[in-house]
Amino acid sequence: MRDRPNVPIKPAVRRTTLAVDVVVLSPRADALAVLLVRAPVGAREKWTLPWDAPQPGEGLEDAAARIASAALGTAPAYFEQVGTLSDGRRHPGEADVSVGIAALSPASADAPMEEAEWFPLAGLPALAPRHRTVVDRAAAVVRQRVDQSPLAFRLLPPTFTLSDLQAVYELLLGRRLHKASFRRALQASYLVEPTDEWHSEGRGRPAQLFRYAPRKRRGARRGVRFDLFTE
Amino acid sequence: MRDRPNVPIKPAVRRTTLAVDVVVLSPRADALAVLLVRAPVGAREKWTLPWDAPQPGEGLEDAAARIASAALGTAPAYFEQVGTLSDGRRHPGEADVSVGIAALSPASADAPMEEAEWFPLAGLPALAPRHRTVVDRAAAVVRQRVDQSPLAFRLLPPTFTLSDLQAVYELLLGRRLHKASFRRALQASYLVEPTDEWHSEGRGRPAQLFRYAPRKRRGARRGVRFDLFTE
DNA sequence: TCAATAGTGTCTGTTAGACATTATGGA
DNA sequence: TCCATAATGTCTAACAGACACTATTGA
Repeated sequence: MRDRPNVPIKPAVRRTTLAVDVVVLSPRADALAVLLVRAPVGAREKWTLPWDAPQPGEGLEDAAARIASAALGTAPAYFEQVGTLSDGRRHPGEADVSVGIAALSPASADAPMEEAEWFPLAGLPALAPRHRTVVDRAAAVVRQRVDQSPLAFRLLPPTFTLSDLQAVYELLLGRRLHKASFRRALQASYLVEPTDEWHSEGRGRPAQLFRYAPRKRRGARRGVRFDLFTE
Repeated sequence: MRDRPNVPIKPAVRRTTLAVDVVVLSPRADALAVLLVRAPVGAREKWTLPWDAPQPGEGLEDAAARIASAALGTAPAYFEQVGTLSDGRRHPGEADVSVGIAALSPASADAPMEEAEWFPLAGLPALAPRHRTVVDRAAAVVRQRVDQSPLAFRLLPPTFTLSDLQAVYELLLGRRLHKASFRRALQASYLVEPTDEWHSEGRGRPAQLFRYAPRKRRGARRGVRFDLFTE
């Protein structure tokens, strides 16, 4: 241990305004979609992310669940922070710090409330700059985590076909996957188990339904993956 | 587009107090270490994470740089948010929302200021519960990102031996790596380039020094890696 | 029967990990 | 010389991706 100072650090807290911005993501019409709500921005109404300030005593994830539920009609299955922004208040009544939270909602979830609507990620209307940033970060975080965390299962109903699962992975990763390799890797992962049910969707052979049921498994491969670096 | 509601959502902002907690990480004595400072906690002095409220107009990362510099004497090379906590104010003068930020400082950085000290992650003194959480999250985030982002190079001086680099990876991953495989993967990644210098450290053959110099490279492998799931 | 989708077996090129070997310094 | 560390070559088992094939439904 070293000498103690005689000028201890004693920071002072400062008042600020806080908002929680929620990016509810769900696969809709073969694209990853974001839930937006109609809300007044200045004098007019525009589409914006659902947001609100946390209530006293309410945690950030609790606030996100409440905010998402108000737009979706039901609570999403999964929440994850995607970053806190402090770009300063631009207009009176706006917050100067906002916590961005991504939420995942299965494709089977009910239609949104009347004042809300799904928009594909690639075709969003104009958003406030901060909301645009939060959406981009949410998409990036979800895409980055998809093969390190079982996120994909939060975008599917409790039972699903392996083709459904692969389609979600392809949505999140933004590229096609090889069917046989995908199933081999999935088999080795012990993440799903088959059910007794089959799903028939018009033409073609019916597909067996699976459920998410992670189990113990042998040690994963160990190598360092430099090749995932993006920069 | 659907019917517009006649009860638009208009959330109200609310005043809150904000803190930035900084976890400066650096490899020290063959372990990943955290920088702590002496600061008053209630009536006594304890070791705590460096923290402060952001100043008016100051961004969160700017605040983290200022806070870390005050304890370290120099600014860390890299910052990354690890989560925002809102577990409620427990004592007067404490913040009720805190943004946790991890900072990486190379092993070669100068000794910390007098009121600060490095502690190995495994041997930290008792911290406030919120600070303990932030430290754990910082360690988890850094360990998770190490093979998706060139974090390891932020923990090394500008030039380093491949054994140094491997040691940092082993610290972050918490396991030993195979030397030949490590170098093969590194070679294929085009992340480093050799310099003309060699480093001799007592016994043994001198090692060539390398520097971080990422370049273009062929497409990365494409498979889905279910086996990295932790849950 | 054809079309469409589900699901599987086999081959091959690539690579992680193991092992062995050489290289080069200090004691 | 011995020891310690650096650096590299070779072998093998495992695996990703490609391809081909069978299976099962509706039209």
